[in-house]
Amino acid sequence: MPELPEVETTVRGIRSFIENQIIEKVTVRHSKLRWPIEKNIQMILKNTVISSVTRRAKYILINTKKGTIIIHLGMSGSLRIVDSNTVAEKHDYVDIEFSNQFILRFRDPRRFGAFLWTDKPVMNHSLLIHLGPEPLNKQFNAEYLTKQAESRNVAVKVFIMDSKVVVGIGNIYAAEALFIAGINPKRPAKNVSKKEYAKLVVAIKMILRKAIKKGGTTLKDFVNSQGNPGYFALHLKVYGKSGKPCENCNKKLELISLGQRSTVYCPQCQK
DNA sequence: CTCTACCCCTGTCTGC
DNA sequence: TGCAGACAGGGGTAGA
Repeated sequence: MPELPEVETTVRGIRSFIENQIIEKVTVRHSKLRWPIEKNIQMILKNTVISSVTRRAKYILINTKKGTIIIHLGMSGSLRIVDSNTVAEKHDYVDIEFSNQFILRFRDPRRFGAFLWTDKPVMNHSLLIHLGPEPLNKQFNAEYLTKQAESRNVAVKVFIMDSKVVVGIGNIYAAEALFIAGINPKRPAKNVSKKEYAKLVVAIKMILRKAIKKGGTTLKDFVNSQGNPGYFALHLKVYGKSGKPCENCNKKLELISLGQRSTVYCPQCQK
């Protein structure tokens, strides 16, 4: 499941291969993703130059003069740079072939991802316009979170996973950050103090930076990369470890469900 | 506005 | 060992 660090790693990995390159050919092998892929995408993109590759939340934005390709990796998607000899496999749904002979290949076995086109200012797109701040920006801080939480009764974990509040905090990092900050994920968001939010903000930024740094170590081999180690390279303290002893206090980690998402926490350390 | 339930899909895991 | 069924998971959306 690509989380923000994996998406950022992907952006950094593909950027140098495709920026300023001309699209020669687009192949769509399966257009039914989260939303259908634009039917004329081949025609629209042919001979178009990539001006930049950026990211907003977990959306990868491939910008051109004519418009922007918006890609979301969903939970099983990946984007890789391959050469023209690399045979497409079962779930490789889109290829963008460039004049430098490299191919940007989109794979998404579970098809929760998206591959969209817009010719309007991309930040006004309905998927992006209501998004909250990036977690690594300065505007994401304790004051902001406390203010946002004022009228919110939802569990604090659900709250920080709400993309209108802050983007890019997936299930894994939400659980990990709450553990590090010592906050019980079930608590109503409005009852968490500013002091506690300050701790949470630090934890979120720390864990995301750390994960991006780890992801970055694979950049050099991105062309041949067979997958994304991403958070697998991180030492996870609670996610996927229910029933195991807490590494702080040895008490059994508990598994609960919040907002239809599995949530692991330590009932002793997280108050 | 806030919140919950549901849906899209398939690889992996569990139980028989 | 094989098969069926349960489950996970991002995030948009309908409806309460």
